[in-house]
Amino acid sequence: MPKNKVVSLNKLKVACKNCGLAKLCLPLGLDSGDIDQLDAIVQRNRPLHRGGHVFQTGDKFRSLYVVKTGTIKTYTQCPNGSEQVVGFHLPGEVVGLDGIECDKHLCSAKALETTAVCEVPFGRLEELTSSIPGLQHQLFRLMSREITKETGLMVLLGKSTAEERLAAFLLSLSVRFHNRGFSPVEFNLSMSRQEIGSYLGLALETVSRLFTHFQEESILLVDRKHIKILDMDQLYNLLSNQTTCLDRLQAPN
Amino acid sequence: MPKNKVVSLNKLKVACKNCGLAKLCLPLGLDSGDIDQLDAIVQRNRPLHRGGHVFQTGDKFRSLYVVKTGTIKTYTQCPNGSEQVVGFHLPGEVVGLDGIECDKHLCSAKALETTAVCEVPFGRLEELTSSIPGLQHQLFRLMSREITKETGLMVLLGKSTAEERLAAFLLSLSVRFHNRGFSPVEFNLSMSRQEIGSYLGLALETVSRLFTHFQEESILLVDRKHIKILDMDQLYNLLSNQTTCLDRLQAPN
DNA sequence: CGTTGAGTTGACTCCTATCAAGAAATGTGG
DNA sequence: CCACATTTCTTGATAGGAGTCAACTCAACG
Repeated sequence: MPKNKVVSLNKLKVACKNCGLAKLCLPLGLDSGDIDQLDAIVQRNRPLHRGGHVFQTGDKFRSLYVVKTGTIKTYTQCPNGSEQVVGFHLPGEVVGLDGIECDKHLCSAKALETTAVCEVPFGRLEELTSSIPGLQHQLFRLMSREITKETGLMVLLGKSTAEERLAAFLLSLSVRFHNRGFSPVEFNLSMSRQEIGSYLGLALETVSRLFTHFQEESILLVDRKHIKILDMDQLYNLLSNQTTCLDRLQAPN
Repeated sequence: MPKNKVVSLNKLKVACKNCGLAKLCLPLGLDSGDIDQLDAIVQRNRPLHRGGHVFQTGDKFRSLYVVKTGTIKTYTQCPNGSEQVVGFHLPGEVVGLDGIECDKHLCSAKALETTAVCEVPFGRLEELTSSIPGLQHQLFRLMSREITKETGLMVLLGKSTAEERLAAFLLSLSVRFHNRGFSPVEFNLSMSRQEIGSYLGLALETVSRLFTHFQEESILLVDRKHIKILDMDQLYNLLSNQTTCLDRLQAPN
């Protein structure tokens, strides 16, 4: 039994490495057979280069995608041609949930850098729920989590200043990097000021000004896309009035 | 067979009346047995008065709730004591999806007027997915729809003017009332200017000014909480740059 | 009929978008 | 490898939209 458990855990690790989805099932005590089943339906496509699309608005919905390495941004095209960023997705995070409803994708997803994703055919995933107990519930949880995150962002966009928005954004990235085993205080932004602004409902100039402002206050060290958080406490304090949405934005996938 | 179908449809209508959830399953061609199963788990509580809570932040998550009549607002409490409205829920709409993730509710839900809700114990609903084919998928769709709606609101809050926000809000209400068989051009707001403002990220004074402004432009007729839309086209035109989020906010349930 | 809460309206201020110009980095082709 | 083009970022000046503060009106209710 203990030996079996070890095998199972190793398999889990492998599966987690290949596809963040399996991680969902960790708290369930999946046995190795379950992992194998999950593993069997996951498709490993070759990495996308910067700018490559995972899917585009209007594409038929077939699969969810789990980011393995790199970053995906999701966005919609506005009638006037400009694009609106609706999300940034780091390793371990899932993209494509909005496609389930109408059986087609309602936003586009493109790589911000060289990025590897796992493709999980949704139909097969739905079938697996009958043979893997608890999987269904984990999927519901995953989607509930997505709703929570979006609610948090809504609140942030509705009633926060530019400063609070950028602070929340940086803290969210920090926590998410930390959860994946990267440094929570030092990381590279894979998105432009423009994209950050679009996501946070700010002009790119405002984002730029805030970065320099945070640097002047010794909260950050900014070198173009490289960010080092010098004073995490101050960053948190900026959000003292916004803890509600902060919690929502930060909880692990 | 045709006779059976009639029975089934009647049952469906009854079920729909009792609980909007069954409506989810309409496109699936549920048979009457399925409806009975769904019906059996639904609890009908007595109506809430204005101000009564369906659930509160931190409550253990047990059930989803479907609004039968009336209006529910969901909101979170900010650290400084003020509340932030995160949603208004009309008849047929589902409340409580954000509770699945952590097994407890992350927001509070209270009645804005005398309101009847159906309680659907989530555990039992999850069990039913094994005996009602397609139910699982409908639940995924429901949650996906919720994500889509929130994304739409995010975009609206991120990059729209106060005028556009209120126009989108009114059009969203209009469509949702229409879908439930009410007039799309004349209705009563069950929420205060304050609550509308909180939801849209605006000061209550701004909301008030916009109502008078819309009235001056002969777009609306406003008498306190009673709204009559005089010029639907103009209202749409205000959102010509925001059609993306408009679509997302409007689609049925 | 006074009290209370909601809504309206005005005056003022401030935050952030916009416009504009320049600097830095990145990429390209000769 | 260098000159040029292009994109991204930074910084400044300006203007406008919406928040805030405050006073007033109106409706509801005991």
